[in-house]
Amino acid sequence: MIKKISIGDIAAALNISKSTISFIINGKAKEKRISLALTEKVLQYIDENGYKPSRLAQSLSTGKTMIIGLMVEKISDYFFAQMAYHIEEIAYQNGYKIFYCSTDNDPDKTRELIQLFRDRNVDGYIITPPAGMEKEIQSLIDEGSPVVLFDRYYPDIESSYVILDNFKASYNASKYLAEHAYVHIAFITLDSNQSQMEDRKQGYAKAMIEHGLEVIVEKVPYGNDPDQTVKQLVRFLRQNKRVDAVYFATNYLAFSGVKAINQLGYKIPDGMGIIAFDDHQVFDFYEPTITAVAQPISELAGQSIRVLLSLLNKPLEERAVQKVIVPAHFIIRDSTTRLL
Amino acid sequence: MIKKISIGDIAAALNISKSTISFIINGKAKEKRISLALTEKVLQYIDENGYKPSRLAQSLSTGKTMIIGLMVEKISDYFFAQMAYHIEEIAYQNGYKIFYCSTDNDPDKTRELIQLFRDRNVDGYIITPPAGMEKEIQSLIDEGSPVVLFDRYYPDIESSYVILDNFKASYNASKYLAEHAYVHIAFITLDSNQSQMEDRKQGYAKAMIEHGLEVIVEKVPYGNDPDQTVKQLVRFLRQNKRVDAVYFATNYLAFSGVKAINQLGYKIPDGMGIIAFDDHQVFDFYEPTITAVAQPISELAGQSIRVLLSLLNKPLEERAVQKVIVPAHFIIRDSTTRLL
DNA sequence: CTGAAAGCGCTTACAG
DNA sequence: CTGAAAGCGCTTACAG
Repeated sequence: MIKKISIGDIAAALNISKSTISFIINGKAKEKRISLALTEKVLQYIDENGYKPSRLAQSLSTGKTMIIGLMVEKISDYFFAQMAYHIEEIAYQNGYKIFYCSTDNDPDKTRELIQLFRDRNVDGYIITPPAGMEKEIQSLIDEGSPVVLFDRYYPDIESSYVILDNFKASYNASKYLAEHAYVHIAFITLDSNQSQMEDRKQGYAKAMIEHGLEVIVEKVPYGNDPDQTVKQLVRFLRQNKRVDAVYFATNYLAFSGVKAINQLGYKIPDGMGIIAFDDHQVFDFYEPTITAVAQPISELAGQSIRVLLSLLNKPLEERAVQKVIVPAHFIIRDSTTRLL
Repeated sequence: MIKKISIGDIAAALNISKSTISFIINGKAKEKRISLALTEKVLQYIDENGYKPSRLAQSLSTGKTMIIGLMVEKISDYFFAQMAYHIEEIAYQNGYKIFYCSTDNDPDKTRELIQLFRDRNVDGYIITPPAGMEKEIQSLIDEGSPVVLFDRYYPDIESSYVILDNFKASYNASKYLAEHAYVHIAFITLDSNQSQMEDRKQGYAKAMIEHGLEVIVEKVPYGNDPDQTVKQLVRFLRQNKRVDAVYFATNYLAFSGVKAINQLGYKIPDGMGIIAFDDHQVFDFYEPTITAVAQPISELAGQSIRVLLSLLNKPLEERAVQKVIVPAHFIIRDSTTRLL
């Protein structure tokens, strides 16, 4: 067990004060007009003895931890994992470390996690909030913590956020189906009133109405077992035989949906057109490949962390709310080309 | 900005000493023989004023952060994400918080991350180490930090670890192919000498030799672009037309492999048998479903954190190295039933 | 140019 | 039964 060396040890060894060392470590040697000779000497000592200042003590003293709390819905989702990856990279470049966790869209768990981050004194938050966390988010903001909402937001709260243009992306995807010979287009979504899901539905509905097509929406319970979802969708498609295209609001709904379609023996894309929201590597792997709405992850991530950093760098009174809406990419593959 | 209340504020308000409050908070009221009346009064005050002790100050004082550093290869992989989930749960129950990060199997990144965790004073480590990190792991152990290696280990280091019985699992899977009418069985693996990959190869080789079959191994560079992998495997299968079954050492190799097989027009399972190591939801989604070796994630996770907790709870001199080897599950699906 | 001292918010051995 | 005091390892206003 190697005893870690502290600033006091250096002070004793070099026979100078802790203040001087602290200034040198923090690059304030010039500002404090410390002689070059002393500066060099201290730096060399530090280097030779492998001194690392204690973060803990620094944080206690400065009130800053240089830690950002990142709360996503599910860190194992490709989308969120990539987000975390990109956010982390930029955070590091700015001297911040990221702590991440998954809310699983569970309000209780989220509350606990927020408390946990608070306890750990994170300097700022990037959060994909479950529905109904308005109060907690508001109180975070009220405490003076910089907060950036991500992927979804609360219309009733004045907070910064970075989201995808879900409405437009969804509208475009739905329109594409309508313009490619599909005439009974169903929208399969989650039973959730989160903003991003609502926007996707509205986009779909608008496209249907514009093309004089029927609006057919089927809702699957959130957190459903995939097998249950397959069953529900088989039932749905059996009861709605006229449906000739299905647009899924999430990628995992599409997984279950494709299974259901296969069970019923419909052929993609001819018997049934398919689009999924939120691209996934498997869509390119499956046969036929599946058309999808892709989220520009690195841009979403970059915007989120940059907004947070700008809040972090400003005193409370200068912080302005920033709202960023990023457009999606539409990737056309084989699941939407109907042979006429 | 709400000013947080400190133990000193309570002491002043209640006109008692900080020590007394500290003892009460830490459940040592009885032990320190503090009157029930005072205890109640303090607890009530804390409750009413929402006091939370500063973790930072506690850590600085005790030298413990109650944080476990979890370093996995890639947190977005289903396997590692699930691991993290289970580990976190048990850690929480024991008062520990988890910080996780991904090594991406990159030695330089791993070195940085270890340094980061050290800087943040984590109390213990669970690590899936990239190849060649022996020195860093050893120095962690030498410093007196509890360390549990996971998923793979270093034969030359005396450290605790929890791993899958890769050899046996791989042997069984290979044997299954050999016993189900496949006669030219190729093993597709990564160009990596990590222990788990090595064990999988040895298990395969043993089964082949026992059945008098040819050992055919193809290595794909680690971190290869999937499209590149597909090309390599198409080339490999073209040059090895006799191959009638392929056993993939990881699930993502199987993704590329199936694409290659499809491109060549072979039919699974009749023209080509398939097994993948490390189960994936997609294997059950694909048609035909794909036989796989599944890792019992919750058991692996449970063992890892339990071993770490037992180290954490013991003084340095009482810590014994613990080595745990967990058996795999073999899931037979449709990709391995050859019609004769 | 450099240092002594107070303070961040806890814990804990010691004293009574 | 309870408190005064030192200490964890830093930072920073103040003094000279």
